[in-house]
Amino acid sequence: MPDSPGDTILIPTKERLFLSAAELFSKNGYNGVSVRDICRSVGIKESSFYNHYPSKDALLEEVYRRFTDGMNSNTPSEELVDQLVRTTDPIEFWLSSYRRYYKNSVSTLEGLLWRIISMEQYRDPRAGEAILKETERTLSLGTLIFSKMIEHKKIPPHDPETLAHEFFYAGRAIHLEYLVLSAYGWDTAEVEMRSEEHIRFFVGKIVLMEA
Amino acid sequence: MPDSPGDTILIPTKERLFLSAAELFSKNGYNGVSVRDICRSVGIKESSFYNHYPSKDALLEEVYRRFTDGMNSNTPSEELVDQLVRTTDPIEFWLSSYRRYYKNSVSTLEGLLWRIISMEQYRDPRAGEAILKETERTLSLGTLIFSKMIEHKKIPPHDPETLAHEFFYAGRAIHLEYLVLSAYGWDTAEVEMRSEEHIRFFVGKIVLMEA
DNA sequence: GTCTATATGGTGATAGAC
DNA sequence: GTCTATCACCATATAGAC
Repeated sequence: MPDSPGDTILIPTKERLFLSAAELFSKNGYNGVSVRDICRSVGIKESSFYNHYPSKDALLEEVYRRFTDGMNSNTPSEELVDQLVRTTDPIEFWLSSYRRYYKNSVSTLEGLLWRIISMEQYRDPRAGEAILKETERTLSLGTLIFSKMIEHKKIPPHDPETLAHEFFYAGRAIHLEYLVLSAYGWDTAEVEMRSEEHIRFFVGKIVLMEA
Repeated sequence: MPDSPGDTILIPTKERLFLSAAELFSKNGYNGVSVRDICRSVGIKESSFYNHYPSKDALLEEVYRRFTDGMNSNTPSEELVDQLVRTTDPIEFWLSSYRRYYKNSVSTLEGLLWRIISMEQYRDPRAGEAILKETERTLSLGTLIFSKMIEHKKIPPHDPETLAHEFFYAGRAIHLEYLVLSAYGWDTAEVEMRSEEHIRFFVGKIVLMEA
């Protein structure tokens, strides 16, 4: 009964190698992890590794690929954005988005991938490109959201792209600080507060602002 | 005449080792550079390295130390801030500060150190701490500057700490993007424009608004 | 402070038996 | 797909002559 529900799901060795590699890379950086380390944590010999991946670099390639794929598939449709914006208060909208984002960034595979890529972005152009692409994706999505907020008269009219830049670049920097703090189990309460203050200040000011 | 001006200045081997190490670390990361690499670029044998530093890690320690020392000594006095704020238009003040900052970040030793620490911040708590300390220093300085601007009626009254957070976190994220682009010689014109737009929008639209 | 020589162990990767 | 065995090289670091 290979497809019966309830069967033990065996994670294939290749996937376990990738997940262990991502975990280790995110803690020690790509160059701080050996193929030995990865195989030891999975429980196979190093020679077996090469039955699944042609090289250590192929793991990093897959980090970049999965990160980019994940980001693209996480982008909500214009219809969904429209509906969310129509039915939610702008401050509540951003507060709940950011809370979800913060939680995901330390509990999901994508959070791991983000941290790996952050570390490698200065020395590996593939990582640099992935980060830049993701930034543009975020800013585009933000531009769309602010457009919709203006369209539905949730906020007064302003250039939505400028609003997105202001809002997301600050949000990015605060989130990066959060990631460093969480990496060492340090207290994140203050930086989480700063993130919420950022939302309240920015959206609050915009709403008050005359065009 | 050992102290005569015009004498050829010999840079001591220890300093040449440190400068080469910083250069290489900033390109390939600490774990991507060997003591061999550093010694080759300086022109000595690896064994001689240990006459100057007890270990490879000691180089990284010095990166952190010089970074922290440099940041502390770069902090302007309250008097200087007061004078600059009194004699300069707020937008011009920030535009010229940022232009200098961007230029320094790709042409000075401190720029190198910043990039090294950025890379190591997720895996080495000493780097994480250095980054966090530097962020707090920047935000404190920003708070002081906005206080002075309010005091001298250059901008309307607002909570200066909130202004500093909003302004500097966004500035930080834009600058990080600039660093990635410059790392690979990619075009930085657009991100430089974004930095200036950030200043103009923030100071022009948000700060100059009535409280 | 430099060098040659060496210690000791880690590195990514391959050959070939089962 | 797994294993044992092995390769050629690289890593940090030390000993001791000059």
